[in-house]
Amino acid sequence: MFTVTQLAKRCAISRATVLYYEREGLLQPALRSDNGYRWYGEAELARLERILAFRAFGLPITDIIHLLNREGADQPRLLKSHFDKLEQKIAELRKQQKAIVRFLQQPELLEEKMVTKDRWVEIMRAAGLSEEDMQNWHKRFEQMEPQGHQEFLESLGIEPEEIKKIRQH
Amino acid sequence: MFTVTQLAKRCAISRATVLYYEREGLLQPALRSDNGYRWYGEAELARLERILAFRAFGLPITDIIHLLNREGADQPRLLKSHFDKLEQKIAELRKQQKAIVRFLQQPELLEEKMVTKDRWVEIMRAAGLSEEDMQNWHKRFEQMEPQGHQEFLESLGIEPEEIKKIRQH
DNA sequence: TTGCTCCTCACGTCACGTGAGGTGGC
DNA sequence: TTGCTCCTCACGTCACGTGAGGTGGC
Repeated sequence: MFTVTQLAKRCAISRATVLYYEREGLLQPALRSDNGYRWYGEAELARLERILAFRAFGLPITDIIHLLNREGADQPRLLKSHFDKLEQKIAELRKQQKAIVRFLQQPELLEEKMVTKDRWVEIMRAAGLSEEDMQNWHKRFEQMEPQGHQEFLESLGIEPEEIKKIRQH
Repeated sequence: MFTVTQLAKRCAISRATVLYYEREGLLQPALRSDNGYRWYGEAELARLERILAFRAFGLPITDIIHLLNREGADQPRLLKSHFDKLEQKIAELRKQQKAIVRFLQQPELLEEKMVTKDRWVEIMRAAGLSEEDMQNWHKRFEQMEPQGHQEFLESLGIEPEEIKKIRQH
């Protein structure tokens, strides 16, 4: 049996977090001794570990309560929906980053770790592709994966207008 | 001159937000009439627009106060540092997404909107590249932009071990 | 009087962190 | 008595949203 602090240390979280989960109805101690001390056993430890695993997905507490109570078949659905929410948040943060870059007029920030358009062209040339080969390649890419083509061009940091031109080609 | 609600509507934000900025010391009304009504002029409108521009970067209020008071030369520094914080948050969210994918054992989630390895190979083939051309292309990519090559292969959803093989080739 | 806008508190959010003030066992 | 752990409130965080209860001008 462990006390709150012992349990918290085992899971590398704070005592406050364990108490918070208790208030939220996620995790109750196995028993309370006469002096009011909380005592946890292996079952509670296992439950806390499950909770923390879900938290590592970024799931809100209310969702976790849901998942722990009725292990519904809707678990995958809930997780997928959460996955999409994460995608949205990421898109929002990327938007903020782009706004900063535009403001500072420093596209280097974004390109820093990226392969840029010029670099890509150099690589393709070094691999033996001619100007015509590359045009043909874009054509195929556009035909077979239009959305993927768009994202690929964006990833090279190419301006929207130029992307349009390349795709219409 | 506008009232709070009018000013808020002009900037497509809520009255509550304007009042919050006032409490935080970001934006004071030009004057208050006898009945206590707030009145804002063009100067306040312009200031609010600047505030909202900074907010679009995801900057916390305290940073914005800083930026509006002393237009320090450290403005770019602050923005770059914020840019990095955004990068960190994004990395965290990506980690959460990956954890969900592992849990569900459904790599399709990540690949869903992505061009996958197989698809990429098809495109390259359709563009007329032979097996040998592609190997040569990887070689050049690896030589010229090793980091970019790694990220590109990751973006195709290829497993770490296979990435190693391709890069060592 | 009815409607509309304005005002000022004050509480809620989300997942905890951080004391303050007090108790119990060695 | 001193140290250490435990306990229970209760307030703070961040950027607002949402009433509640009241006033002023048409």
